[in-house]
Amino acid sequence: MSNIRVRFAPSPTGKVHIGNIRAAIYNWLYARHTGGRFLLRIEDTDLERSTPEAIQALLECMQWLGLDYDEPAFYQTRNVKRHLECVDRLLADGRAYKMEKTSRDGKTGEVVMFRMPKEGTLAFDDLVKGHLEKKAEDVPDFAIVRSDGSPIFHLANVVDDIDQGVTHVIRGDDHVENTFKHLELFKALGAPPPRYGHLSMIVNAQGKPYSKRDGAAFVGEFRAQGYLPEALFNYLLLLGWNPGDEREVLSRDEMVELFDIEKVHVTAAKFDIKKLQWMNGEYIRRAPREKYRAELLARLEAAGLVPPPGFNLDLLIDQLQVRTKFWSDIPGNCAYLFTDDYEVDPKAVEKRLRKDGVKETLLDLAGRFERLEPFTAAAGEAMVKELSQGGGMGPWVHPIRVAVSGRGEGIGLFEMCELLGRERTVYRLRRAAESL
RNA sequence: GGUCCCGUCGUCUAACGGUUAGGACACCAGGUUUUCAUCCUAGUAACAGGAGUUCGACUCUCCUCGGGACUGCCA
Repeated sequence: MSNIRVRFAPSPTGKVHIGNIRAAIYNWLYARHTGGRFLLRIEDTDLERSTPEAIQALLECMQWLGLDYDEPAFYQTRNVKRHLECVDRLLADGRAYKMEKTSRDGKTGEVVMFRMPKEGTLAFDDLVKGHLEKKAEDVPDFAIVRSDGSPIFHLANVVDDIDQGVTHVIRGDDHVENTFKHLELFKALGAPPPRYGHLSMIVNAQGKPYSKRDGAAFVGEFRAQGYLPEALFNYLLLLGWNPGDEREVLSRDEMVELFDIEKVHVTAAKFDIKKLQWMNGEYIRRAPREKYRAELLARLEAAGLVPPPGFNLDLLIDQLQVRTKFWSDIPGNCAYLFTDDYEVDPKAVEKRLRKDGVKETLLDLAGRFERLEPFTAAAGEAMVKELSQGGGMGPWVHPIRVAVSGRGEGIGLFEMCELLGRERTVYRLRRAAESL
């Protein structure tokens, strides 16, 4: 147990951006690695966007990724009184002053400004970027209270960090420059400053900040598309950090054990959806059978598909798990097993069925399947092997596949027939033959 | 414009100042397979450029070029 305290301080705007959640992941990992505490602060001062629904969405997002926090959530709006008390103190100490000012949108009023040093250097050692310094003259005074009396981000953020006892601030790169201001605020308020670590941004193929225009940018979208939280977590972690050896797929325990904020990269990382997809597949393939089974059943049920009594679920799992890229692919990839109302790929029909002799082949096969004993994958394969006489099973296998499943690819053909059952297999072979 | 930060395969990255510059994704070729996947094997592909320091530079220094962040009564 250490006395390290880190925090994730999002503004609940309804959707959680991947760049933002990566900051949460790094904070969480840092806390877990050091035996410190991971805190949540909801910066809900934007009253228009900070709805209860938005906060709920944020919490669900964190729960989905397994980002548990150690103290009740801290709401920024509940600390406004403290913010303003601190302003009074700064005013009394001469570190702040009131001033008439015109804002960008043309409003004029009296704001409270914080007084920055006018000479010397401002410096700090960033946990990821190293030593940073600036001439004091390059950092001007800045507003801390609006003309309507409400506290501004810089002030609220610092006061809340003091009140929450935050020792390490791990946040986005866009706050680097603010840090020189924040450090002065800590000093002026007589509080020990935290250490800071700034994370580079996640960028798109053009090197610009990754946004919704570049594809899925919010955690909820990845969830909806069937990504596993573990895969997204793992991928985001690797975007700017590595364990120091060649491992890439890491368990949560390994991540906690190996994570080191000082080894996080300074450079911006491009988001590579292909690698995330690969990683998602890895996680699905490595998933325990029971987990896969549960997800399979849930997905089928949600799609209105029900395995009949006696259905060999284990055989299906054997066949399907290794072919599943996304949870959401499951229903589409096996609907034909449970309903006669499934999608048919016209290209596959054209390629495999609309050929001379296929109709006769299918009718012949229907008869053979009708008599096949036992009706198993192994027996079916033996039967077709005999028909092909060592010349390749293609001419039989391809038409059967399209006839019984409506598609050109999928799980092993004979397993497919076994799962379908004799009745359905024979029926579909005949139905396909008649349609030709 | 100003201040600050950054620069290894297409992408994420590894490399005590001494390596044939390694791995992963993607791509490509082959093998396995009835298809699609999986799996196995092989391959293409990078130190932004230029000076300097050094016996020796991806690694240290400087310059150039390129990219980014910030420059609000947003956060």
